[in-house]
Amino acid sequence: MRMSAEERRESVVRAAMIEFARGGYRGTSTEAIARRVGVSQPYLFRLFPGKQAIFEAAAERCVEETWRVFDEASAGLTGEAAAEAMSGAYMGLVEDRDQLMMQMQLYVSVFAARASGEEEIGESARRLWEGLFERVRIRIGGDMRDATQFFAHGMLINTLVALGFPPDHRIWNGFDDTCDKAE
Amino acid sequence: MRMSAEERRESVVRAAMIEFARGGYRGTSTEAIARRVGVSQPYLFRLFPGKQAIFEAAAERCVEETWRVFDEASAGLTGEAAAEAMSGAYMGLVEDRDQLMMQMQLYVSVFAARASGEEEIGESARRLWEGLFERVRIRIGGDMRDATQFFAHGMLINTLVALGFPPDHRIWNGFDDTCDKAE
DNA sequence: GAAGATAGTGATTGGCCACTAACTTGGAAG
DNA sequence: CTTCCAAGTTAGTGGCCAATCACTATCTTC
Repeated sequence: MRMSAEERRESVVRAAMIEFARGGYRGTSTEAIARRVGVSQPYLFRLFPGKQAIFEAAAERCVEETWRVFDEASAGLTGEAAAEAMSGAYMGLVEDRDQLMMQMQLYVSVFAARASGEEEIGESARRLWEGLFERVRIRIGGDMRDATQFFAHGMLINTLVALGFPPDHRIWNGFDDTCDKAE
Repeated sequence: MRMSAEERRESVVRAAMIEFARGGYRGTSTEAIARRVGVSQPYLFRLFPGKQAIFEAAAERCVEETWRVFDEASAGLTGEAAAEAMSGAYMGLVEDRDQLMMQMQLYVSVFAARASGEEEIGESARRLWEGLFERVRIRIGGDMRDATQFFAHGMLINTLVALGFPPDHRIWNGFDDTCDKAE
């Protein structure tokens, strides 16, 4: 039950990823996060300075986690083979949709923050994203257009998952062999 | 000043698109929408049964509007030419980011609704999306993979706009000639 | 086993917000 | 000019939620 503050923070971040993924920043109460952690709501404010800080930690973790998935899937591979391995790994994430949705929540939250004047949070999010993009780009061979293509398909997958298209729906057919340029 | 209920509803929908785009569903108060319309907040509830209904109207309008942009841009064209025309038109939307962001807000809101048990809203959103997808697919020649590609790039554009990458950032370079398959 | 530190809780509060009810204003038709 | 309806407002309510404060429990160290 009782654990160190660092361990608690860790479980808060994990719980926050799930709750924020489903409810968004405004739609998630700190109460809900605390309940998932199994701890009282006020205690969250001992571990983090505020709700915003919890969200930021979850967002950063989400991007790290995504790279970890890509990295493991494509270990030792390069170019086309790496791209295919990572695509497959990303499709696997469709199962636990929370990871994908946390990404989208990050994007719209950044926009909301920017719309109300807070630009610093946008800068750090762009750094995170660009870092992921660059690592992927290098891994698949360095071509800018290939990397763009890769991320574009990822973003479409996020959207289809958000809308809840079932895996056997015809809308998913367009992904078949989409990485093959040779006919 | 004074106008018919129907005209008012119209201006509410337009104001709602902007406000929801920037704040999301939970992050937008009916107060903010009313202020933008130039009308008292309680009056919104005469024009619409509730906040949810306003959001749905704005979401539907957003998808219609997107097709209108595509349709006008590609009038009389087909295949590759139509795809290029529509891509260009979509890039034009990057300027008034509200349209793009309203789309993303729709996606995450649908997911949130589904996560809390309301599936009907997901069904109608999927119908809207699929309708748009199909119309675009037909217009660019009917190929499923081309349509997937087209929408994938659209979703990536949405993301980059949300994160606020400036138009001259190198991250946008990957879009150059991305529609050309012939080298 | 006392003392200090660290993990954690219960009660509360002030502010915001969706929504309601009751009332007022404008304008068109007879 | 008056009557009547649709357009619109002011005032209010109940619920939710982030954050605070004062407190308790448990571990560690000597």
